[in-house]
Amino acid sequence: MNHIPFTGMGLPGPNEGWDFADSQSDPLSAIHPYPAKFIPSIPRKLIEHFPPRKGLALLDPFCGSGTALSEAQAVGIPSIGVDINPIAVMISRVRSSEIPADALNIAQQVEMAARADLAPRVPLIPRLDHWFKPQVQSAIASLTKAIEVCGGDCRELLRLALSSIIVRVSNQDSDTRYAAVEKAVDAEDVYERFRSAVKKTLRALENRPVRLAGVEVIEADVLTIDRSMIDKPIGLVVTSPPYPNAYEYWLYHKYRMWWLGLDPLAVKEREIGARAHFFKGRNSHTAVDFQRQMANVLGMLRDVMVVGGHACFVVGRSRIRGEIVDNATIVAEAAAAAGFREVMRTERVIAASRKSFNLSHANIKTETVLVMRKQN
DNA sequence: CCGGGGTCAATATGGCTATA
DNA sequence: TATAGCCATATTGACCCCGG
Repeated sequence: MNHIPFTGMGLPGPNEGWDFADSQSDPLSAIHPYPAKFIPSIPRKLIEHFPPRKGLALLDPFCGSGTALSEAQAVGIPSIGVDINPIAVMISRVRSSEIPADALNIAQQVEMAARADLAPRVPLIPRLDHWFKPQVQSAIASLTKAIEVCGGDCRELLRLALSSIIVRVSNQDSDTRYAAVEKAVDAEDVYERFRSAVKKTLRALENRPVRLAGVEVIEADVLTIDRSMIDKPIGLVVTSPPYPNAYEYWLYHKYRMWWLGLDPLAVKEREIGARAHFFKGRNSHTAVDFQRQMANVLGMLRDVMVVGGHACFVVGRSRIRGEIVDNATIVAEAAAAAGFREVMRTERVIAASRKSFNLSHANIKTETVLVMRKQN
């Protein structure tokens, strides 16, 4: 694969300085747990080095919790995010929207209504008793019902606050470890954590930089999305596609979705890279499927982007049945086939900035920042 | 039919690391 | 010292096939 070194135009070359080892947590990203978040510094630096021309928008076709969208918003660039996961869409929308009027009071009323609900209807959710204590189930059910009927425009914010505490009040050990453990939580903890999640979210929203640009978030499958849904010309794409056979976003948010009345199994079916597709068997996915999916995505990006626009990807490697797959090369080749030229490819060290990685088995210590430019 | 053996996918848990 | 994480894989259980 050709590697064209970036030769800059007076700026310090973007080939260097992507590690951000000293990055600290950002309050806006902390409003809801989400796996594999961008460090905000990465989209920030990409926007800085490859700014879209005036009037053009930024697109993140795998927007997740919306980090890239917030960075665009903060510097006045309108943006569009797409994600198949309704939890991702909820987070992206709440973090980029106006603060709903009277949210704290409404949250208080919701809590009171929930406490007064003496016969909450607990929905039918698989393995519910295994993962939630009965009194916790009742409290969550009461809160969801009270949120459903609350007035004002803060329903999404309250749903986000409730969603953010689900794993903490469940028996699940941690967000990524699916083991049931004794955690000593009761209904009171549910209400307390809900209350503080609302406050934390409002505080984070209040402390945002002055908002200069609109953010539109679309819940859709990028593989089948109607091009006309992307209703602004796109001058810059900043995204991190899901890695095949790596993390499962649907699984991470499974009980959040059940509780909010959403369907995690439908999300699983369509999620790119979900490990369920990679089990051994006749229909199991391989790296070839990921190639096909990326070719599809790059075709869509070509259609919505302007000539000269940059498409930036942060991608790592993954392991499929023992084989290490270099996803960056797959994305770069798909982009080249769709009419993009490689402008930059550089490795960034992830060990220092991510506390989570356990890829020692594969000796994976870096991920790739890849920038492609749309040709005419 | 029915039950043993095989296949496959869903689920749960062990193990490890770096960070707070 | 406890916590939490773009994991790997053991365990479990649903399902199928086939011979009796």
